[in-house]
Amino acid sequence: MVKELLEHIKTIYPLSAESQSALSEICKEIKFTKGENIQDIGHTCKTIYFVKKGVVRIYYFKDATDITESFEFENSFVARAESLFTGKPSRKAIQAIEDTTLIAIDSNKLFKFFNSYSDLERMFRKIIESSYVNTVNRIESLQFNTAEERYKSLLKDAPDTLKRIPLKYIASYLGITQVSLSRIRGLK
Amino acid sequence: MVKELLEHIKTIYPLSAESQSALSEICKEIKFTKGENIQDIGHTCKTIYFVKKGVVRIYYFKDATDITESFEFENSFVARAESLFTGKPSRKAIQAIEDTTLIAIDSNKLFKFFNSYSDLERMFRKIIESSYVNTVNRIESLQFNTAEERYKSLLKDAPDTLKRIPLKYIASYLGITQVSLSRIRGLK
DNA sequence: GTGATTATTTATCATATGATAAATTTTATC
DNA sequence: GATAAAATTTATCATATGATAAATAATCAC
Repeated sequence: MVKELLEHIKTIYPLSAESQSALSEICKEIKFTKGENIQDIGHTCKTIYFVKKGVVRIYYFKDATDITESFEFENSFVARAESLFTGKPSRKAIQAIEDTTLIAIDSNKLFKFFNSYSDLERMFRKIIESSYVNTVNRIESLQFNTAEERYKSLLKDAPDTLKRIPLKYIASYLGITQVSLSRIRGLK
Repeated sequence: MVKELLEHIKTIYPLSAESQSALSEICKEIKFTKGENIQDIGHTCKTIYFVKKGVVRIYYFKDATDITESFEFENSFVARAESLFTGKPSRKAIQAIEDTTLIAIDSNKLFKFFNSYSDLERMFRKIIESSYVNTVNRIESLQFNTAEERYKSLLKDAPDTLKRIPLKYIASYLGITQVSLSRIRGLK
C-alpha cells in the first residue's frame, strides 16, 4: 500500500527499516474522485499527502477569481506550507484534478517521530529544501518573464502538465487569464 | 562575536551548549563595504551567511538587466538556495547594500555536524521551512497582484525596506521597472 | 564645496495583458 | 446519442506597465 511512497523516498534519502515501518504506521491511503476537495479553505493543514496516482492542485480565491497556486503529480508531496508550518488556518484548498489516490501522512505524528528517527527528519528536510528551490525558481520566472516565456518554459519543462491539466488552471498558475493564455497558444 | 547569531537562533530553536560551541567553531566574521560583492555569479554556494549588521541583496542578470531577487536585513540568513542545495554554480550574486558585517557559516561543515548534533539540523530545518513559507507567499503576490498592490504591501509589511534600499533595487524586486515604480509612488 | 556620477522623477508613446462578450469545441449527463 | 454544461478560442476595446528620453535631485570623489 505504501510501497510507492517508500520507493520514492529511497530516491531522496534512504531510511532504516525501523523508520520505514514507523512511517508506514502513520500513513493512510485515501481516494478522491475528480473535482473533489481534499482539504477545504479555512482548514488548518495537519496532513502531508503523497500523490500515488492522479494529480492535485492547491488553489485559492483572490476576489472571486479561482487561482491555482501549484500542481502535484504522481510521486510528489503536497501540503499547504503556509498553514502546516505556522499552524494557522489556510486560505487555500487542495483539490483532485483527476481521480486520485493519496497517502495521507499525519504531520504531528511525523514531527514527533523526528525525535526518535533522525533519518526521517533528514529526509523531510531534503524534501523541503527541494520544494524551496522550486519556489525560488518560480519567483524568478514570475518576476520578469513575459507570459509567453512562462508558457513556453512550462511546455518545455513540464509537457505533462499541458496534457493533464485544464488550461484554465494552467493560466492562473502562470499568472495570466485564461483568455490571454489562449491568445498566446494561438500565436505563431 | 557570534553572540548575535546565537541569540537569534534561540528564537528559532534552542541549541544545547555543545551544539552552540560546535556551530561557533565553523563561523567566521567578515565585513564588506557598501556595494561590494560578497559572492560572485558563477560561484557555487558553500557558505550560509548571517547578517549581523547591514543589508545585502541577491541579484542576477536577465539579458543585461540587473534584477534583485531578495533582500536580507539584520538577523537573517542568506544563501543562494538553488546553488547551496544542488551543488551547481549559481547564476546569482550576493552584494552588500550597506557596509555589512556577516557571520559566514561553512555549509559543508554544518551539514556534517547534523550527524552528531540533531538539534542543529532541527534548527536548520526550521529556518528552511520559514524561508519556504516566505517564498510561497511571494509567489502569491507576484502571481496576481498589480504592481501597485505589491508596492503598497511592501510599504505596509516592510517599511524598513523602503528606507534602506535604493528604489531601483526595490523595483526589480517587485517585478517592475524603476520608472514604473516611480510612477506608482507619484500617484494619489 | 564643486563637479561628476548616480538615482529618481516626469513625459511620451508602444505594447502586452486584462475585461468583456460571443462563438466554438469538448466533455458530461441522462 | 442528444442535450446541456463546461472549456477553449476568437474578437474588440481598455489599461497597466514597458521603453525611451530628458529633467531634476541626491550622492560621491576629490
